Amino acid sequence: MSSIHDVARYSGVSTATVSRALRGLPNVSPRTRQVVQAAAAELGYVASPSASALSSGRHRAVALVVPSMGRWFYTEVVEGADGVLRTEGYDAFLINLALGAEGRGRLFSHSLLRKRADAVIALGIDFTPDERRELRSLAVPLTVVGGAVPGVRTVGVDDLQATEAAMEHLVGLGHRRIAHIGGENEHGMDYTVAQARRREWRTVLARIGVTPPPAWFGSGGFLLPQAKRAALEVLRGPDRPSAVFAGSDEMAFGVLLAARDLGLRVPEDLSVIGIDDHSWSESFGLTTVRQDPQAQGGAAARIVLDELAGLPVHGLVHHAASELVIRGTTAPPAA
Amino acid sequence: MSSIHDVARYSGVSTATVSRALRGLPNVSPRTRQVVQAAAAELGYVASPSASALSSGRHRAVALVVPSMGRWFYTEVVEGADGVLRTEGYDAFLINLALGAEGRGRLFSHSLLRKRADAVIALGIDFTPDERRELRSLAVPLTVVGGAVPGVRTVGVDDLQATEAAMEHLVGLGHRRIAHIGGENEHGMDYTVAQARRREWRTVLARIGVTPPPAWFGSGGFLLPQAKRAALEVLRGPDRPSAVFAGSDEMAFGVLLAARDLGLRVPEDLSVIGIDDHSWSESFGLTTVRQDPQAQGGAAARIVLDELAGLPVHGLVHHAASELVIRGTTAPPAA
DNA sequence: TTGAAAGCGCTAACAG
DNA sequence: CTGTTAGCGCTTTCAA
Repeated sequence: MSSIHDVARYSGVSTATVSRALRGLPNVSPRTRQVVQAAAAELGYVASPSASALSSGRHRAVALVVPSMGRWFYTEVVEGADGVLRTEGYDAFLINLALGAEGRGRLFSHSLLRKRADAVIALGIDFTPDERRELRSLAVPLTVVGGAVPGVRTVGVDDLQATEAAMEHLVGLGHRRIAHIGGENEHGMDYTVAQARRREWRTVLARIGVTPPPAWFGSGGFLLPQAKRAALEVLRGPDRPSAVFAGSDEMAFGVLLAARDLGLRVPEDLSVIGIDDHSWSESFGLTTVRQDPQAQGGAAARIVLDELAGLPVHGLVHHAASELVIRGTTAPPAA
Repeated sequence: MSSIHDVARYSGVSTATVSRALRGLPNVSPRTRQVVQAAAAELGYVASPSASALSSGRHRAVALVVPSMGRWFYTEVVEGADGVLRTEGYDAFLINLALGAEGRGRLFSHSLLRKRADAVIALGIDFTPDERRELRSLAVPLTVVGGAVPGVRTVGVDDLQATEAAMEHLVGLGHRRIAHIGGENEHGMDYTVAQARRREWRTVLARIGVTPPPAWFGSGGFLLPQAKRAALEVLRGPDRPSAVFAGSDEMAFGVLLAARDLGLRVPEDLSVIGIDDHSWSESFGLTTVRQDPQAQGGAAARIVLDELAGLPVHGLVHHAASELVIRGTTAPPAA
């Protein structure tokens, strides 16, 4: 494992020049740069990140903070962020909050965030005021994906708009009895997303003069099994809705399975719509509002990278696109 | 951001003593240790990983190499590995091969593996001989999860046994016309897993005197959409099987959706079994062979940690448990 | 355009 | 049990 000294010796220049040449800094003659690059390649030299970090204060690494790995949205965002980071020569650290190991409280004092990462990308997390203050004190660029957090840079779909698109589709088909399976008070989850979708569901319903009874809301916790259970209850209730708006595709799958178990035909007896356009949604034939979490992760990465480069970053809230995708789980209500 | 010097000054000892005290090394008086710990806590001191790495050669970080983030198995393994790593004070680096950014070829010369990680945990990857050689040359502990790779330490279920459990269940119910939806030649996938399951499917069938026609095999690539497509073909074929053995639960879901689309009742018209016990399988009512990838990830982490600690690690192949879970998608064939 | 030299913050002998 | 002394491998002024 050769060091910068080997390269310097091999190419007959100083270590300082090697450093400059390899990092593409100016004030290096083309000829010298070439010689140095050749030497580095020859010796298989790769700069030690630890040494660079120690002397420069830059780690070329960003921390990805995720509430858990089990949800499609998160893994997609991670993949998207990781992609552009790697392209820019940055490494991605994983910080998974799902594990009890490191309590959420101590997260922000963790060495990683303090001394191993130049920036942080946090997914769908609703920080407490304390945590936010701590983050700011780190003076580290931070961007949150999926879920607006006041005062923090954010990338994500406009939840109101996405929900409205879904609801309007249902309403446009003639539905009025629309239930909602949503997330709620998940620990580590950004429940503002769930809240926004739920609120907008009510709003659209109110617009057509409908006040949903409590039985039309089920807490699915953004997980399929839980959503299925909730849907089972909603659909077995006395006042069965003609359609269900699920807060995510994963929860919509749960609704679909619940309907199947109850012998309800979709979309004849029940319409179902979700939000996401999960990679399995097409196979399920699910009507949904598409978003692109991978692009969102990439956008977040680009933002923190820009900040690190000292480039000006425009707004605080970056809205990602969303788009209605009509498939087979929605239709006009039966008579 | 205080340094070791601040702590030393604050507690009236040398930096060497601070280092020893905080790392729990012997030869520090209890009293001194306490003073130092108090000082560190007071100052919010956390050792700089870069500096420690530079002087000790240890990074306290391990690289997690995954073919992609979109598959349940991988994310579970990552979560399991990350959990024990974090508990032991190690950080996890993510190296996602799904992204074109860094071609697979150059992966192993990447700085991460060379100069940022003390060990590598690779998921379901079938290394080429070249890659294996390179890895060994790094002199870094390596463990592969899910898919035996000759000459490399491995954690995973016994694919033959798991497949046999699934097939014997079907055969025990009276099925003889059993199709298989499996993975095949996925780039970056460990196709030895797919091959083992496919081979064993044939073996069990041969045992009961059945030679499956080519139309009874469909390539599902370990992905739901692809598996559904393959299943559609298999089930529409002239010689429709009475049961399908899917190489993973995700593929089994695809088979279930295909059956739904074709109007086939499960399990009356078609039995379906998978391997995994995916977190959604219970909701689908899927009969399957359970494995615990999170535990496997944890086991792999513990192994590399032991190796790093210089502890002896027993065998090369560590078989994880698997267990038949009977639910609602399997039944005796109709007449 | 290039080099010399002084660290970055920690660990690891080696003394004491 | 504790302190001193060298570095680890880079980056970065400051000179030349």
